[in-house]
Amino acid sequence: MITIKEIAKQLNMSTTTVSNVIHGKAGEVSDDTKKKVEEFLKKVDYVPNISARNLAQNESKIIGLALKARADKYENLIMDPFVSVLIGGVEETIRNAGYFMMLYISSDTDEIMRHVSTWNVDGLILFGMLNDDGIRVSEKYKKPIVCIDTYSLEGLKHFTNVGLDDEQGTYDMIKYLISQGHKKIAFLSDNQSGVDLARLNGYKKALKDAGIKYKSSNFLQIRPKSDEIDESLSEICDRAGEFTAIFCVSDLYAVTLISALTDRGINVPEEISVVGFDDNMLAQLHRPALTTVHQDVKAKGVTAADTLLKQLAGQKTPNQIKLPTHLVIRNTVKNIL
Amino acid sequence: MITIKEIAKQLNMSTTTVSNVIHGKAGEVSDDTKKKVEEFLKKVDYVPNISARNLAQNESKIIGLALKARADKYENLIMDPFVSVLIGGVEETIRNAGYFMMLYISSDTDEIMRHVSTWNVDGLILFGMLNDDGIRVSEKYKKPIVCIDTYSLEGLKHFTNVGLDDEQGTYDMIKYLISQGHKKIAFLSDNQSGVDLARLNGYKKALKDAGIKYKSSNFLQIRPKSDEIDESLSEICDRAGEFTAIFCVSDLYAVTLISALTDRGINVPEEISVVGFDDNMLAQLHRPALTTVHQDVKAKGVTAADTLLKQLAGQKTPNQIKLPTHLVIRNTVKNIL
DNA sequence: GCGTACAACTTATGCGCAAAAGTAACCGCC
DNA sequence: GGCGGTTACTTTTGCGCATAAGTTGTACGC
Repeated sequence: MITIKEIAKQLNMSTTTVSNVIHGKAGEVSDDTKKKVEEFLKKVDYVPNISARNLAQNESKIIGLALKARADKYENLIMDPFVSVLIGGVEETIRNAGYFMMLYISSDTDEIMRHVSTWNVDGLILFGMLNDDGIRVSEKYKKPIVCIDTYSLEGLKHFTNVGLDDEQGTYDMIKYLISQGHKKIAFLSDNQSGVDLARLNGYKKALKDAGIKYKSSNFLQIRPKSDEIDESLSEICDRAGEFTAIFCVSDLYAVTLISALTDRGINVPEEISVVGFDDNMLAQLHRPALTTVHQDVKAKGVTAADTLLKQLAGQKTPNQIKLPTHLVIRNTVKNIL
Repeated sequence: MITIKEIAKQLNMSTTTVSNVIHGKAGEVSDDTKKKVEEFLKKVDYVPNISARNLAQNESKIIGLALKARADKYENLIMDPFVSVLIGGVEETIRNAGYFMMLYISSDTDEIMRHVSTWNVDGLILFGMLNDDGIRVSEKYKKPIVCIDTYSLEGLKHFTNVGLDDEQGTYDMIKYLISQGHKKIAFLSDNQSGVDLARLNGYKKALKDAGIKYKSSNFLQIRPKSDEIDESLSEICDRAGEFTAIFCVSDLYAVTLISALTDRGINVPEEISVVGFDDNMLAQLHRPALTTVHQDVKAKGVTAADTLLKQLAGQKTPNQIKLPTHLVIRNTVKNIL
């Protein structure tokens, strides 16, 4: 690893001159020496030592991507195929801007904070965090934070949120189900907060607009922990007769539900329609192919990264960004008109 | 961000004393001052500046995970659910050992090399690379490298390989198919090198041991690029009548194939049996549930990281590690005896 | 022909940390 | 009672880089 000092010595000039050429400080160095240095740099394949640069400049060029681990059937959020696409989007955007990504998977905000200050991370993207966690982090961390899919008015005071127009996406889907003759539509989720709440609101709004009354018993609760999932799935399947369609908050749940229904001899979509949300690989490859709400996960990652980069550059950004969704009609909804 | 210097000043002692306490250098500092310093450290929530430490010690505590991007139907290797599990395994192992992970997604080995020297990365895990790329990197990079699923005798001279016993896994599956009465078994893959070659060898061996002659026409080539996949899938489906079973080198291919067959009115497993390799989420959730060869992807990541950490600690490690697989019998194979 | 302005440099400093080298006090021991 | 050994420190140095401050030399205006 050749250093600026060594280069300066070999070229018989000062380190400052070399450094100036590297940073393209115009007018501070003659074209002649500039050329000489540039050629030499190329020849020896000079790469700056980032640790030294960080130390001198007090910036790291690192962006942290913190994923909160989640303990459920699939053990960990990272196992969701969704996640790797998002990571890819963030990484690509950040790399093109000359930044580096440090990935951090933990459910411990203190640990994340320690990591972040240790590395003097320039900006943070949080994903899969609860609101409280996000707020807790933002109180200690005085640099830009972008949260993905972390809702709440309280949170928005502390950080930028990048998410979907979940309410509209769900609204569109429920409206579609209604257009196919469905009136008894269940809503399946594992909680009633954050993203899921926004979707629930879209669901309620669509029902209301169609003159259908919302019944809280139509909220189907799935318990995703590995020791409870089969039981909760059974309970849901037992009640299948009450509905003509079930809206699931994710493709994963939709596909899991369809498998459970199929295993019990209940056919989709002949006996009951099931729709998902996400439009991931699962939805495409499943048979019957899943009718679902499409979201562009990569765009989510890219947008989050872009927003953060803008903030790092001192630009103003909206504190809430809602990406659009669209319906993907495939084969799990039956027209019962 | 409080520094050692500031702490020393406030405590009215030298920075070395503080540093010694931080590093637990026994005998170099009295219990009294040790206690005093430790309490103060806790009070002010001291976090070391890693850039400074790196600079002073010439080690970064960073392990790079380089994924080679791949342009096919799913655009990018990162989109495979497989990948995020692997990333999770690596990250967890590395973090527990006090290292940090830097993720790098690129198909440009030069870019990877620049990144790696910039950060003075202590060790490298390569995944999804071709042999030649791995060798190229290892020639420039003089620190430990562990490759995942990168086969070749040539490569093993340069780096450690962590993979599966692909040959045995495939052998077991083909043997199982034969035990179910199958004799006309196709092998579906997109290439004949690396991991796929090892699996092909297992396939050939199992046939041979059962007294079935290998025919090269039984090798079905899938072309995964988005503009060719449908065409190649069509060609394969057209030839479905020639076989009673198809072994696919991945669950993704298996599920994709089953969807294509189903769309053409060919039922699995009634008319043809299809098996995969990986046992990922797709295999579990698909209906009919996929009979496949299970691999522990997380273990792969963990093993790769562990091996690298051992090498960093100066320990010897085998230069090739083959993780076991096992059969998972589900519902895509028909007994035709 | 003197001051000024500017181009093209160099020297010196410090970022935060680790560690080598130095110091001072004290204890025991032949 | 001087000397080696130990304990508990402090001072100093340097990692590689960026930059503030300093130093030439020279062209130009009046």
